[in-house]
This record gives sequence, C-alpha cells and structure tokens, in this order.
Amino acid sequence: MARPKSRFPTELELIILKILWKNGAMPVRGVRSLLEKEANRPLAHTSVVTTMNTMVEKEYLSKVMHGNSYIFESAVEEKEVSLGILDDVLNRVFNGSAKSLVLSLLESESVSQDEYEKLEALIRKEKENEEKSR
Amino acid sequence: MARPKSRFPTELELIILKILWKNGAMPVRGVRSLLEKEANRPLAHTSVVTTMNTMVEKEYLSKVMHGNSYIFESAVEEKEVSLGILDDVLNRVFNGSAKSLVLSLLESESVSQDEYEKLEALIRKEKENEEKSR
DNA sequence: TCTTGCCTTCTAATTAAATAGAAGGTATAA
DNA sequence: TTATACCTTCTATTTAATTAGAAGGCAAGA
Repeated sequence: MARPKSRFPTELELIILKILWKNGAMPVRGVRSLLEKEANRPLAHTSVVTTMNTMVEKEYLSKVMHGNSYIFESAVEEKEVSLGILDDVLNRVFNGSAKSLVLSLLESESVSQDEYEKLEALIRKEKENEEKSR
Repeated sequence: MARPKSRFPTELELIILKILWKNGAMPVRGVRSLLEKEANRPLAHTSVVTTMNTMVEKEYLSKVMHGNSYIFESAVEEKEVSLGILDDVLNRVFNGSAKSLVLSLLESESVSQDEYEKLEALIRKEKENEEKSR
C-alpha cells in the first residue's frame, strides 16, 4: 500500500468547502476569487478547477451545468464533516477519551478566559437534556 | 508548490510515537512487533526503519547506537503533539471556537453517557483554578 | 467575419507518505 | 571456518495532494 486516500477533506478541500458553506453555490471563478482574497491562497484557475473536480468525484461537491459553465455546490454538511474530523482526532490522538481531549483544549492558548463560562453552561445544559430524554 | 509537508505526525508516525510513549525507548524490531500485534499493522522491517529514520530527521525521534543497533526514543512529548493537532483542528475546522468544538464533541456517538458528568466537573474545576490564579 | 475572452477537459510535474527489496557488514553458532 | 542471523544504508515503487499549462469550444464585440 502507498499513501492511502484521506478519509476526510484535505486542507485545501476544507477551505473550499467552507467557502461554499458560507456563500452558497457558485462557479469556480467565485471560489478562486475568495480563495485569494479571504484565504490568502492565490491559485491558477485550472488548479481550482482540478481540485474541485476531484472533490466532485469524492462526492464532497456536486456540479450543475448552468449556461456555459458549472455551478458547484457542497454535497456534504458542515456538521457531518466537522464531526468526522473531530471524531477521528478523538480516537486516533486521544484514545477515545473525551475527557483528555477537553483537558487539552482547556490548556490551549487559543481558548480565551470567558470561554470557560460558556463551556460549563454548555455541558450542564447538555447533561440535563440527556437526563430528560432517558 | 506540491504536497506540503504535514506540520504534525502523520497517521503512522503517530502510532509509532504512541508505542514509544507507552513502552519507552526500544529498537526497531520492538516497534515493528507492536505495530503488528497491537496496531494491526504488519509491516516489513525495512518499512519501519525507513519511517523511523525520517521521523529522526523531523526530530520526532532520537536514536542512540547501542551495541550493533539503534535504540529509538521519542523526542517530543505526548501533550505537545496532542495539543498541536487539536489546536490545528480547533482553528482549521471550528474557526477557533472552542464552544462549537465541544458542541460537536457532545454529539459524537463515541462520547459515552457517563462522560458528561466528568466533563462538567472538569470544566468547573478548571474555571475555579483560573479564577484563583487571577 | 475575426478576434478576444471565458470555460472546459486533458495532460503533466512535483513532493510527501507508505511500503519494501537489495546489498553489504559483523558476530555468533555449528 | 563457514553459514546464519541480524542490522544497517541505499534505492525504488506507488499513490494522493497540489499546482498549473495546453488545447479546443462557443459566444460576444469590433
């Protein structure tokens, strides 16, 4: 076996998905323009085309002919994709322990002070919901 | 630019790191044996050698000659690596929002019922620690 | 009508990752 | 002393990911 196909969108693929999730369906030139302006990723037009066509093959996107060109749309939901990636990290990196994942998260510099409050409330609420539904 | 070097250990590299974190320094044959037995990853001896030597170049591992062969040891800490990967996902996938990451986590099937309690306690404690140290 | 512009599909180059065989050294057991 | 067992380094193959040029179709403007 050589390099296995990645089970989740790659870095560039995810950026493209995010553009489509946020802005809705659009042609390649739109994605290309936003890739340059918002993701600091200036690419040749054909590069974006190639990438997006492989994403269609992977069924991350769908495309519909519209006049003389294609309109591309996401074929996967943001929630699904995010959860898939997170679940993979949870299992591969944190051995399935949500607790140690959250412990790490709390150590991250990226997590701001006031997020603690929110996180606590979040989990308390979620717990209550679970209890009710039992 | 072609395929960029990944900023974190790849899948196989992470499995190897985990073996060394758990069992301490050992020669290639030990890692190879555990790869087969515990990670269901039967590889040729030379495959493991090649991989571990590139890991030395990337400074994920260090190796010391011992008799006629090398003993390999992790050169990075589990915490560092885990946090790095998680932080990357937090930023790339969840746009830096710890809240939406945790929301996703709570939806994961992999998170068992009784983990909610633990998570709540965890975050409450963490919050208190933060308040004290202010 | 002819050219310019846009859009597509095809082909191609590069690099990392994953896997493994070949060649050759040294030490030990027979 | 010779063969066996290990161990190393070198070389090689394959595929996914990233990037982009070349060739060719059609439509609108000069």
